[in-house]
Amino acid sequence: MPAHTTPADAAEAVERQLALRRFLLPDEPGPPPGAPGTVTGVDVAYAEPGADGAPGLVAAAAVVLDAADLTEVDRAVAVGAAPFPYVPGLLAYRELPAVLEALAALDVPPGLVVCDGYGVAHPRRFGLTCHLGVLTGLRTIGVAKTPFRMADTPVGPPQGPPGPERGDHAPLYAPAPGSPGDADATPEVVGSALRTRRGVKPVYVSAGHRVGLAAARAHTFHLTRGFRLPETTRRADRACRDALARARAELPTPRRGG
DNA sequence: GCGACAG
DNA sequence: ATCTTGTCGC
Repeated sequence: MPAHTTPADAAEAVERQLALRRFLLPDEPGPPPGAPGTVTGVDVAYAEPGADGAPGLVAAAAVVLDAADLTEVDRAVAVGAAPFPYVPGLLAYRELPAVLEALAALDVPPGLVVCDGYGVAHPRRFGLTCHLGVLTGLRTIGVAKTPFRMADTPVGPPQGPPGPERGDHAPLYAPAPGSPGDADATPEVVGSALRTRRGVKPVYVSAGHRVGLAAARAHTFHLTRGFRLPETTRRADRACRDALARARAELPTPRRGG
């Protein structure tokens, strides 16, 4: 049984985010990048509802790597009907049920969880990365592939993109909470645009549960050796796509009249 | 009122 | 996210 249920609508989903975020824990010293332990990537793949009546599906994967050498230690997947529509800012309700199921099926402790999406760089400072952390108690960081309107809008000092070299990064600002439209409010840094490969588009890193921005960035840097995205994310992405493909193969097109 | 908007 | 052809580079 899931420790939570799906909200009836967007308004209820937002209320729940505001209630849950009180439990978000701040940065704490954890194993540094590469230290003995595990690091887990989670990701989700979708199948649109078929015009023939096939249900919308969501497939999640959790892939555990040895934090020291990034070799795979364990993995699990979960497939189910999409429980919530895609609404920017409310992704957690669409993706987390399946992710929680996959994480629960692992045989080893996940360690640090690397999410595909945002953490505190979110309209209400509670992206799916924070949500997952609060629900599970695990340390989480968010690494997104594209900018989020609320996250990268330079509200304060003009802010350009990060430098061209691997490791270069630039702050992601968000309006200070509680003062919408207040030009005097000091924008706060909610994440980093991090260049993980020379001359390649940056990724967007933000803190989740029990991990600060600096540590989130350090871990992301460590996990991106030869590619733009963390090895955890790449593995999880492949795994959930495969799981989705297998699920579709077993659920043929429904036949009329039976 | 319209646009923008993680995955 | 997913749908898709061709193309550039190691």
